[in-house]
Amino acid sequence: MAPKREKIKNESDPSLGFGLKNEPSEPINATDMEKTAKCIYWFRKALRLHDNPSLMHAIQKSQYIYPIFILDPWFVQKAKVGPNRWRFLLQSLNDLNEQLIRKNSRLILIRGNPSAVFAEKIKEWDINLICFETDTEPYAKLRDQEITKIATELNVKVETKYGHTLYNPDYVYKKNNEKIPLQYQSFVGALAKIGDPPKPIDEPSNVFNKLEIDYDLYKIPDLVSIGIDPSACGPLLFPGGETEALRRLEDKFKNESWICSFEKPNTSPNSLAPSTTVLSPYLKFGCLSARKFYWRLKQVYAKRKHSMPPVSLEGQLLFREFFYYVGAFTPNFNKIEGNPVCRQIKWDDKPEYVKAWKEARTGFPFIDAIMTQLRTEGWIHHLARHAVACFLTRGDLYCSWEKGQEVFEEYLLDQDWSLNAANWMWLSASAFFHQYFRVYSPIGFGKKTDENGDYIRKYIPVLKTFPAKYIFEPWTAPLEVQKRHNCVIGKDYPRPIVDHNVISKINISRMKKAYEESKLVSTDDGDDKKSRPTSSKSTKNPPKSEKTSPDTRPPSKKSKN
DNA sequence: CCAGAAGTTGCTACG
DNA sequence: GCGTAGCAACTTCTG
Repeated sequence: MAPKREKIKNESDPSLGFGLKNEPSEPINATDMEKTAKCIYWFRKALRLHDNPSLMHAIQKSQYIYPIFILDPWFVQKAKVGPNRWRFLLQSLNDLNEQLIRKNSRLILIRGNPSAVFAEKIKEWDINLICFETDTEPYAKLRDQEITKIATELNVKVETKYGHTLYNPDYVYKKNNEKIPLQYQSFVGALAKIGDPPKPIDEPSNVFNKLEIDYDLYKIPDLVSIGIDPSACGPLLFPGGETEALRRLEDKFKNESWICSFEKPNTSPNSLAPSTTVLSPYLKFGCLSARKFYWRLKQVYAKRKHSMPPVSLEGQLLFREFFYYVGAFTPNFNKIEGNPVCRQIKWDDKPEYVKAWKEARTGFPFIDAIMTQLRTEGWIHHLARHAVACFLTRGDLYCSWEKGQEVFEEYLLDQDWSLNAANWMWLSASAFFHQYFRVYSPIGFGKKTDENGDYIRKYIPVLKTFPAKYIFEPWTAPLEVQKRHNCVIGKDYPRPIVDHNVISKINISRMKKAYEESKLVSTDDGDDKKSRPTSSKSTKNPPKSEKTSPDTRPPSKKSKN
């Protein structure tokens, strides 16, 4: 059963192809490819068969393919991954295994440190080729360098393809004269000059040659065996896996007028059912190819009038692209210190604030409802992320965005290194966005799309019967109303942690000061003009105004809406 | 180099 | 109910 040759379809513009400049760049040409290799194909992201260039490459070069996924015990113990995302990952792996079984293959799940795994398996399986998809995240780059070194020492080739984003970031970097725009529009403009991203390729049509291995040794674990209590998971709203990803994609595309009229700012952060696609977790793990989504959109756009970036669905994919791009070329992108695009702001260190925010005890029902949905379900609307991120940082609590980033990292199904960091910098007005005086109201913002507070009722049951008039600011309800609805503020539900109307004004002036100070540092710096908002040195000279501790006491009853 | 425009989606008061 | 001005005024990018 010799596998049939694969041919890459739709590779219209070779210059846009999947090849990287540091690897064999000849276009894939199946006719003169000798399929002699014994290859480990290493799944990390891209947990899919469709539009998987690096997997396709492996297939074209190899006689035998060992499709592996490595579960690093260190990662299992140390990583900030909540139960819901573990469940999503394991489901995705199980689905991937099902897809491979269709191809006469199976997923080989190995528990161990990647270096040790490769050192062992290269010899055990007599491997002479390793293929995987490139990854732009710093920890992944280091890991992959190490594996490449080990492989090279053992005379094993390593061949990779990009595949996680629409465009190859290295290619865009070169075409854009190594410039890294910090505004969405200029990035989109740069892409427009480059042209369309590659079209997706089909899943492999052949079946894999049978391996002589004992699959019982390489089973996908369940939650319990990696130390996760399944009862800690929330309701299963978004099952993991490629099958579900493609089903969900097509389900959304059934309503073409919805697809074409999509405008992100007009979707609701607090509807009871998601008002957006919720394809983000599938994009994050690569269960869904971004190019597949993109070209599916283009197909529908071609037929009718449609919304445009930045608000359209295409615009959302381009934001993902933008943040991946900046993240790939910016040192310390997920940190304040040493991050050249991040404004150096001295946030307050108030662990009790961060804790209250994380545990949905801020006393603002809209904020607490969002944080509850986040913790229990693993997904919240983008604008809901705006509201709680602004609240934690520049709007109300003036805590570091790094703390919020950690919490999102733990809870979000779609937690994505570049996107999480970029969005936190955006919302805290540390990068990309600078109009710090535009502050979301933790009371008013949610009212616009949920007048009755049904979202709050769902996620904060203690307020279930509270009158709509008071539900966004229950501390303003007369005591007898609170009693009648069995929710006395300060007893059954917390008092608000700050007086938003007071603190938000104080924080705007603190932000103004922080901006002025970071401006000073960068002009000091002489020729360091490239790294705009300051260097990390600014931590050295804390301004004396630093500890002006603003009044953060809870408001009295007269706070208005 | 400089001026002006634009920037994914704020809030409140007011007509 | 909706559009708009005022709020105080930021940075990046373009021409």
